[in-house]
Amino acid sequence: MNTTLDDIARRAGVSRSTASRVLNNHPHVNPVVRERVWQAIRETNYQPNHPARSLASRRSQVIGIIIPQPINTLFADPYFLLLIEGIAQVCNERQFSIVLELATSTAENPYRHIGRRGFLDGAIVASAVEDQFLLQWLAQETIPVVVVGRIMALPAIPYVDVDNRQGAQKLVEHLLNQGYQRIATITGPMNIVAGRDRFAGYCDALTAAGLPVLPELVYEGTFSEQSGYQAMQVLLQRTSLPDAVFAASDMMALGALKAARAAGLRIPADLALVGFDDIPLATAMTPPLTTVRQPIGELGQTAARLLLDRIHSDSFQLAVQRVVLPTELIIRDSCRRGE
Amino acid sequence: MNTTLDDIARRAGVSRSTASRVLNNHPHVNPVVRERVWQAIRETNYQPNHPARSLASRRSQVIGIIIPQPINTLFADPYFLLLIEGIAQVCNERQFSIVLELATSTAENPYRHIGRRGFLDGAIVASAVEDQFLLQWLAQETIPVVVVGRIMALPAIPYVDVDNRQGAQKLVEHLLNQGYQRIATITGPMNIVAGRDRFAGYCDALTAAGLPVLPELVYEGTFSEQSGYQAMQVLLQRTSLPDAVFAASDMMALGALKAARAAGLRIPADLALVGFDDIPLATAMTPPLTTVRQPIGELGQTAARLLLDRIHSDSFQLAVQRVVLPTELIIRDSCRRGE
DNA sequence: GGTTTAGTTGGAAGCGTTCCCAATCAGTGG
DNA sequence: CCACTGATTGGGAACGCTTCCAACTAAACC
Repeated sequence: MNTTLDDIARRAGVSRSTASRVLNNHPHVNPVVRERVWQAIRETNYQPNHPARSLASRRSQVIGIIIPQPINTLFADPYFLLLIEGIAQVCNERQFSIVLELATSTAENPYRHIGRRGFLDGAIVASAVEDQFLLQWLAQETIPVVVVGRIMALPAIPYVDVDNRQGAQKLVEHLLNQGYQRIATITGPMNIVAGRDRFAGYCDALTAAGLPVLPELVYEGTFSEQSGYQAMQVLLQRTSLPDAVFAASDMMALGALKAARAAGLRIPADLALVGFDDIPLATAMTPPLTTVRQPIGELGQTAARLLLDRIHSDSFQLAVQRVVLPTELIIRDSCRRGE
Repeated sequence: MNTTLDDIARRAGVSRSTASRVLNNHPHVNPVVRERVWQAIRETNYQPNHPARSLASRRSQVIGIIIPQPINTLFADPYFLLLIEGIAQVCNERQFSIVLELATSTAENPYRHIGRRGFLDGAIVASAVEDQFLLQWLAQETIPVVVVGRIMALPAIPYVDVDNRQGAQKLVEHLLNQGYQRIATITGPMNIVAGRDRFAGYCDALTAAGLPVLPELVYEGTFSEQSGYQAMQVLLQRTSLPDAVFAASDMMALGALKAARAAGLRIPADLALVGFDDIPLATAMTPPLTTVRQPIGELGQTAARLLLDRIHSDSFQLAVQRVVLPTELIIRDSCRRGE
């Protein structure tokens, strides 16, 4: 019932081989014949059969995007969507399709679909969560992989990352320049590189200014709004109050803002507050949030390009590539002195 | 190099047919043999070849999610992500993979990948944008499709939708009960059913209260923050001011809020403002936004179930199913009288 | 005019599964 | 003891394409 390449060949009066050559834009086909085949294709509205194609050619023109954490926690923020869009732009240009591999909360082994041999030509791991399943899969996988964010345990894997450390450092330096002295931080999870790096940047800035990193001013969060709320509550109960708080994600900054408000503090009059990510919500908050912008779309595009090049060059001999993109400090009202 | 089913069969001392039967859980296999085959599979860490499988069986265990609008406009809100998560939950349970079909701004024909024959067992259209390409594709496609939101032009396609009309009606009724008289609305795009339905609900509520629908209180937006800003500017320049504004999306409500602020109005003291969607940002706004919550995750789950059932029953004879999920009115401070 | 060369074509062997069909085997009832 | 049933197994033909290889053609060279 479905037209096959044989039908096309018959209709155009050529062999299947020639029809295939036309379809795949191979050279060495008589222009007249080529046009005849194209006409047959148009007339029949022929579409090549994908499984047959990938079975025969051993490539699928499909890449996977692996999002290795249950969405609920981080999903409220548009990070992944923007990342995916960046990837999709490049994939659309190069005729690749995208398979989404979400670790939903209900899945016992989230990377099941990826196991399908011959299904994917490559994969992008969308965030550097270092869980067991994932590491194991990455270590034994045979298709090219690019990670967004670094995975320390696997130095041999190419990655694209944002300069979290420098971004955080610039941000805290800005606070110091504004005259803040006791700067607290609500960190991201320490099992994620981004969490560690942003904390490192915080330390860098303090150290460079000759200030100590005080444990009582540090609290580990999970990047979620809720954990920001909680963290702020804890920080406010400690012996002496901070005059500024650096939350390692905008969502945590939002939670922190609510907690501070609930405790009767005014931002920024009583307490400065800054975040990281520059999600759209950052402009919507009152006061608008000072934060660090990541080039998320660009991150996705770069990851996709790296991956597709790797697939195309179809060799693992390529040097492991690493790209670190710069961040941008976005100054708004939430750390304005004396307002 | 890669283990094949033949290797498994040889290793277990059976024929390929039997190995295949074990793999696919067919009945009529001796339990002893079955265990022997499983053992071979475990030992070799065998994974079936996906293209070969779908070529032979004529099904792929893959569905597509089509997002038919460039992301930039709406992407700042987590709607799609939550929808996708709902779909993914059901797909994970039933061992289906998800292919994402994003209409990026750079793609001339966004539905190219979908054309691959045999690649998808079915598709979910994630929003009822009625553009030409999509309608054409839907009309001629041979795989089962479910639409999230209705497409009026194609009554034969099953859909899952949210009761936008009733939701908007309840919301506007609430405003009326609060004593607001001149209620303006910033509508969604009128080429989207959700836009039309929310406007219809607005009209329903006014009409039921014996009030006219005044053209000077209606302005068409695009669901985006920017268009909300613009719309509010226009509304505020008209002869007599509204005492309440119903924006058909939370993002537009945010834009409207900023415009109203810029014009020196206080919300809700001078002007009540309500939205639609209940995105996380709604709670983060000052004041928190009264809005209508859609069960987005449930929407996705239902769409996926409908689709997979349709695929499984592998017939188009099934009655076209339609599901309309209720919304929930979320009352917050942005329409509190006299504050 | 014969030989080389490059461009063009067809034939056929896979690619790794599924699944129909026939064959075998054990158990049952007459 | 034999035909009969049903559970179990193997053989082999698809599934629709890519791609290697060999063959053929026509132009170009000596």
